[in-house]
Amino acid sequence: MSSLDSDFLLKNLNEGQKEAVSAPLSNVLVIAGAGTGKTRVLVSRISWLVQVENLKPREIMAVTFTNKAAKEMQERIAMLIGESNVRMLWASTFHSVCLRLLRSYSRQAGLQPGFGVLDTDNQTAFIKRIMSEIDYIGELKPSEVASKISKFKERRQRAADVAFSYKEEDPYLVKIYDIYERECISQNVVDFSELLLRTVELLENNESVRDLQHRRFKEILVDEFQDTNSLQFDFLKLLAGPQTHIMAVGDDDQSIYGWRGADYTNMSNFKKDFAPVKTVLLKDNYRSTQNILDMANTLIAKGSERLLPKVLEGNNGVGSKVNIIKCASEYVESDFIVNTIKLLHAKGISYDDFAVLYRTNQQSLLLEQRLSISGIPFVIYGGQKFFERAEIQDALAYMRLLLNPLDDQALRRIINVPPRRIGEKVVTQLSDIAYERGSSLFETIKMLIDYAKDENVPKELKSLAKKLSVFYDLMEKLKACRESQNLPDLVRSVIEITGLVDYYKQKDLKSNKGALDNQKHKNLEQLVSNASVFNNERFGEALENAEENLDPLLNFISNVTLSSSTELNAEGIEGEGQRQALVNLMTMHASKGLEFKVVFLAGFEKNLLPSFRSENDFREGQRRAYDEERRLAYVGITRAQERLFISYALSRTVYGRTENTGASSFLREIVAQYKEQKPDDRPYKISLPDILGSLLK
DNA sequence: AATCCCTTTATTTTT
DNA sequence: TAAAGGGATT
Repeated sequence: MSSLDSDFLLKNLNEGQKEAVSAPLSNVLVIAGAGTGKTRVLVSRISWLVQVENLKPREIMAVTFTNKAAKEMQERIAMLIGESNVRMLWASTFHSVCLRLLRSYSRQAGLQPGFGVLDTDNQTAFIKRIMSEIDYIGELKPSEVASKISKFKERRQRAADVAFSYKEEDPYLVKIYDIYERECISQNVVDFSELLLRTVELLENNESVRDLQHRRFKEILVDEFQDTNSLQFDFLKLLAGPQTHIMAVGDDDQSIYGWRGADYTNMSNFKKDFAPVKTVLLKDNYRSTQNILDMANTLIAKGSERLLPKVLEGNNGVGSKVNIIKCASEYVESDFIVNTIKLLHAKGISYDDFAVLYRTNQQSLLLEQRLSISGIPFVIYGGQKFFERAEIQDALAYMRLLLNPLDDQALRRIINVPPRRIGEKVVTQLSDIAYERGSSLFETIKMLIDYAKDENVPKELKSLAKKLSVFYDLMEKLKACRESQNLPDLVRSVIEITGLVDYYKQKDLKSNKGALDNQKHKNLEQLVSNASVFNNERFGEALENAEENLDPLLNFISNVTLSSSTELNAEGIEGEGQRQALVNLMTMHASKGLEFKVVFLAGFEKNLLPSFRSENDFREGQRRAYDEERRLAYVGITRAQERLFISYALSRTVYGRTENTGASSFLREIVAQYKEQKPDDRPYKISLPDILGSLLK
């Protein structure tokens, strides 16, 4: 049986892929170039571990960076080892893994059960409040403070550590961090970085928890390893026991999130810290034509600091030449793109097969307009996320408060939404009392109401308590619902009993004057459907005393907070009907991991790609930012399967100012590289947009 | 509580 | 340019 399985699993894999999939149990680093079948290797490897190496699915952990990737992996593995097996396997993001560990060992980790998770918006709002409370007058914006705090946490520095070591001009930063840290603990909430840091500390300080994981997880697979930060790297080091092996899969050439803390040198660190490591290189590309790959290879070859220079080799023939289009302005460029889509669509290419990729979101505006005028259906990825909408956040805040009465942040958000005459003054009074007593806002409300029952209480307090009791009674009602209702009903109760739906219906009526699109109250309804679709099927065998199994609401909220991303965005709104074919618009960042038959790279020009900000970045003597822009361009190019159009404009209006631009230095480099060759031997053709018709023949 | 008007500011954003 | 946030006004 075993040999049959192994034949089956290795069938249709190339040598490198086979080597990775069937590698003996050990630490393995797979350097997988763009389009070389990375996911396929991961999925086959997991099946191999189960079917050939006879590991139990519960002994395997597969870590990805996005929920989408985790979901895709689960689905593909299910096809190989069956649905019931996949359920025992942990395949999820770093953050979800940490959340599950923390939920199971919340006490040991210094948290109370039911602790909440702050997403970036909530975190920023939190910090903003702290900054205004201490009358901060410095130059930092709340979001900047938030990212600095994240940076500290990534370096495993607590506020107390920073206080000693950190000597920046802004002495308030440490103070804000300190207050933030303490308030997070008293409100029983953690932010995204905290999920990681606390788990690392838990594993480090708690031998029995650590040993338990060491014995459990035999094989850990990590996707997109070039995107790990140092905290995630530490986490892996702690999670892996003496008997555990790690397979890290990544591509240093596609590292484009350095600015967010990702450190692709973790790939070489991995070789050192997890030695001995078997290294496998995948460079057979199954996605693009050779012309496209030649362009990509030429571009990336000039990058400095590559860990392992590699040349992608194609399997799809030479293909059409890459078209480089020189446009007079961004208007000409967008017309060119629209016209070309029209033309190719008329030749039978589905709208789905087109992608327009750009460096900045701003660039999508003009494209949107032109596509709309031409009646070409399109979808923009990465707009406002479903779960980030204000009305959704309001509904979620009610649920967060229900789960965690200590969450002052949630309470502040919704105590007067919809308006119930609890204005700023009342909240200030309330929070002053809460502060004196050192208790949470919600506790304080309860206390005040009880206290005000006494006849001899001053009038002022009585009226305060009366106002607050409206809110308190509401929460009590919701509490009762939580006990008697299932999840979707509860969510419905939350949006209806609180008056949120009616409130937003009114708003919609006012602002849209009867128009049907973008109705906020509909989004709230959507949240109810989301809750019913969320059928409590968590993948991966649960840990003992895992609350997530007992409390669907907690489960739902956690899940939602850790997946406030695009896939739910698109799925959430469309609903049932069959999906219309749409042209895809997105940033090059958002395109990583995707592929399209026809790709347009718009604005491949000076100041835009590489971004003007990266030009002067010489930190640590390296051109870090500049190199990353090069990799970003490489990611863009390698998205294309059959046809690639790279366009640039000679002038572009940015921030209301029309600037002369021109071809990107990356484009000049590539062209210079092929100068000596005959035009026919070059992988590209340079042309103007107006002679397009002849190009496409 | 909603509206208006002014100022500010402007890459990328997996969780 | 244009969008978003803050502050003052109704």
